[in-house]
Amino acid sequence: MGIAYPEPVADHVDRVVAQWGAERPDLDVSPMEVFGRLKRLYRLVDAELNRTFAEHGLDAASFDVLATLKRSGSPYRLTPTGLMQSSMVTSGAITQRLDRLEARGLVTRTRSDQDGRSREVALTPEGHALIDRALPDHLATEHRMLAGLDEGQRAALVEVMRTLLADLADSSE
Amino acid sequence: MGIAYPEPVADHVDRVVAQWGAERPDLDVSPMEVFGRLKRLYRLVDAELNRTFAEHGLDAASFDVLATLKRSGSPYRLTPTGLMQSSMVTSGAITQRLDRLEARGLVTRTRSDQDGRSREVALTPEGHALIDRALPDHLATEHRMLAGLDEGQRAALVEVMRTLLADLADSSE
DNA sequence: GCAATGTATCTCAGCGCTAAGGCATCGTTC
DNA sequence: GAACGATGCCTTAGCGCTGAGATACATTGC
Repeated sequence: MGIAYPEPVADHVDRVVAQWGAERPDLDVSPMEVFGRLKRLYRLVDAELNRTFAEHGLDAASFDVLATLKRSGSPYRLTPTGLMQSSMVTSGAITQRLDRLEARGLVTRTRSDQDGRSREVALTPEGHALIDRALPDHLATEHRMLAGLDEGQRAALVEVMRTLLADLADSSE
Repeated sequence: MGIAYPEPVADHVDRVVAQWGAERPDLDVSPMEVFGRLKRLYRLVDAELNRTFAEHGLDAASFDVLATLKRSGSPYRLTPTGLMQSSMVTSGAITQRLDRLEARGLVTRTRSDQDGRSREVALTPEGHALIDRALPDHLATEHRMLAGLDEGQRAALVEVMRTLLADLADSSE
């Protein structure tokens, strides 16, 4: 630390913590300073990102699949299991996401040659075109949301979240 | 900042960013360092908190309502609109949450004397007992998840999230 | 060669939420 | 005091996800 930031304005979480302090002064509710803000931040960010996705006829789930295929690089093919591990959702959710994307002609599903149980999910030309259009807008939205942070704040945020993720065994996959 | 943290282990988000760097070196994907981790952190935390809630026969939505009523202090009464504003969900969601809690005898809903449109939601003795049992366990889970952070990291995390929330107009409610 | 176990994907009922709209009541204006 | 927009809550169709389980194929050990 060592840097004195301006006196912060009381936010929703400050009020929650103050209420608990009055009602249950015996409890240490300080972790709520972290988790309360994490939850609200996630919800606000999620809503904002969804606005950009919607402009391209997408939602977060569809964007997630298309972007995962795109960034995997040539030949832009992954298995449903690979997509599942990247997305932190269940296999049933991936099946349904792929059903929707396949119906729109954005991905194809073919049987794997090497393993009859497995499928290969690939971006179609339409899928490529859509993610190429949506990605720059998505990044612009993300840049805009971070505009109020200086480089030090942003780096600090990333490093603390990295530590927390490692603690919570995110590294196990 | 000025504090040199240990060399970080590459996590999922590092791999995502590296993939984009190879596939689309023309784009600045650095905001994903923040938002990718925010999303994964939220999901991992949410799953962990839900385990504690489940031990008490609750889920996050029910806990949220009971805790909001509890921390509001005596007489432990709020309107559905008050609960809605605190929770960042729609009025329909609050109605359904209250339906479930009322059916379990954890809250009551009565008509307001002052305003015939409004209802007063109150904790029953069973509701009080349940939130009093669940809250210490919930806080213990939250403390445990933060155990890997030192005081400076924790304070930095809180202050940066506070700034971001203010930017995203969280202060507007 | 075959049984037993493991793996990859899909199926489906059920859940909680949203979005849109309905209904009753309130507050204001004339 | 009647009309009318605003407010508070509820209703409902539809959505995406989970959890449990089914199915098909692969691998292992004998």
